[in-house]
Amino acid sequence: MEGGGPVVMPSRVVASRVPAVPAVPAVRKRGRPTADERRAREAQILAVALRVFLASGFGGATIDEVAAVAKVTKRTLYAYFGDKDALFVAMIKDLAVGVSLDAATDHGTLEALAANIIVRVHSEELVGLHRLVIAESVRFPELPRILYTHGDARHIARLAEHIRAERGTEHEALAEPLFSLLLGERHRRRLLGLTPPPTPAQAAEHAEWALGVLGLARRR
Amino acid sequence: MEGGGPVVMPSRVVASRVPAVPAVPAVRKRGRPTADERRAREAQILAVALRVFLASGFGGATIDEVAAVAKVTKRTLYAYFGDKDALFVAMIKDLAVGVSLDAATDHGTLEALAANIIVRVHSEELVGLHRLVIAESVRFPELPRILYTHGDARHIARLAEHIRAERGTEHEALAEPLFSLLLGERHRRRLLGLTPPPTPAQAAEHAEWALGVLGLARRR
DNA sequence: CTAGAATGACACTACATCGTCTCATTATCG
DNA sequence: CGATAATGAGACGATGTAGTGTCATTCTAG
Repeated sequence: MEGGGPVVMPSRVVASRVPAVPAVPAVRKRGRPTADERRAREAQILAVALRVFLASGFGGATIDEVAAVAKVTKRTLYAYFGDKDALFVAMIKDLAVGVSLDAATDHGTLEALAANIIVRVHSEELVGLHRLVIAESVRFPELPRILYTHGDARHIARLAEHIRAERGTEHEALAEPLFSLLLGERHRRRLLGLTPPPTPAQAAEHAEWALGVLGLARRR
Repeated sequence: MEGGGPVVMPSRVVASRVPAVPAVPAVRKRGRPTADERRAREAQILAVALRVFLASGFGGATIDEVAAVAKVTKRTLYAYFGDKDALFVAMIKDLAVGVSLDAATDHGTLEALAANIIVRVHSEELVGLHRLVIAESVRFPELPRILYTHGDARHIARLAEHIRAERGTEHEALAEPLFSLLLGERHRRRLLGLTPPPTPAQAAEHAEWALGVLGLARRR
């Protein structure tokens, strides 16, 4: 547990929903920008790139579209990120870090954590990210590890912490199978686009069930 | 070597990253083929397409490479399958059916079946197929359902049959969570290319463990 | 206030690749 | 034994897109 993690600039506005990016000031002015403007523009490009890549995949997405939606010219985009590959990698890394930060903000019982994890891993954002990384794992072999380290691994670690604190050290090893049970077939179907994400109520119910199956139900 | 005639540099050397093309009878003869030859050629194209698509993904794979490796001309390939999309869909469907047939040939105890399933779902072929379908699920929305129906769904159904026959009807509902536990985090990591497939011994051991966790160990 | 950094606008090059077309050739089928 | 279907060979057109060059313009930095 790297307790004091690196200070990450919260420049990225977590695009909770994909539909639109109206939160962008659409400032298309010329001339040399201030340092703040530059950071904002970079974050904006990354957010738009996420949307476009999620919608069309790496191959289907075009730089022109990213530039157009982000309200910058290709010239600027290339000045910031070099090329399409670098933009893609930067976008994935940025998002993975954001996911990691999100995951670090939970508190509560093991039951609540479990339900929370179920909801999170089924979210449009994480599922889409997973699909993208799987699809391009041949071209970008470093991305799967980044995603896993910041995603599943953190979830499992947090489950382990709670199990140890609330159920005893001897059950800590159940964190990983618990995670598998929490996701279950539903998540596999979700990755394939066959099932919608569960409601919070469904997630809570499933979490209770999974904890019961593994002998981790409250009060023992 | 190329002393006399005009040295024509091949505009692009087909980068066959495709591993070991199966002994393809390089019989590249002209003329009208017999019905058997036609069927064989079609199967050959599908087999080659699988390897090429697995190696490069849908976007990365080129028709030229498929045609070259399959030892047919693009002309023939298009005559058989119409276009790249149709070839891709035909290839996936063909493979899914094959997978389904494989899954129908198991017999033995629940323990053996479980271990067998673990090995199978971690195989290069199925993992690659999964990646392809996930990657192109936006472009080809019908493929995920085909894959799931012929893959996971059959595995779960077979587990349910064995549970009912060997453990009693009351435990049949555990087939799905059992499947999730059998795959576990290892399969998620495998999909991301982070872990090699398990050995048969590891699979058997993990199967025993999973059955035990769910109270499905032999002789309850 | 000045220098020059950064950008918009956008034409333009380079290149890959899908899918078609032409022609000669071969073998099957009626 | 023709008529013709099917193929090999490979050029070719059409299309899309990554990435660059150029020039004027705007505005920060110092």
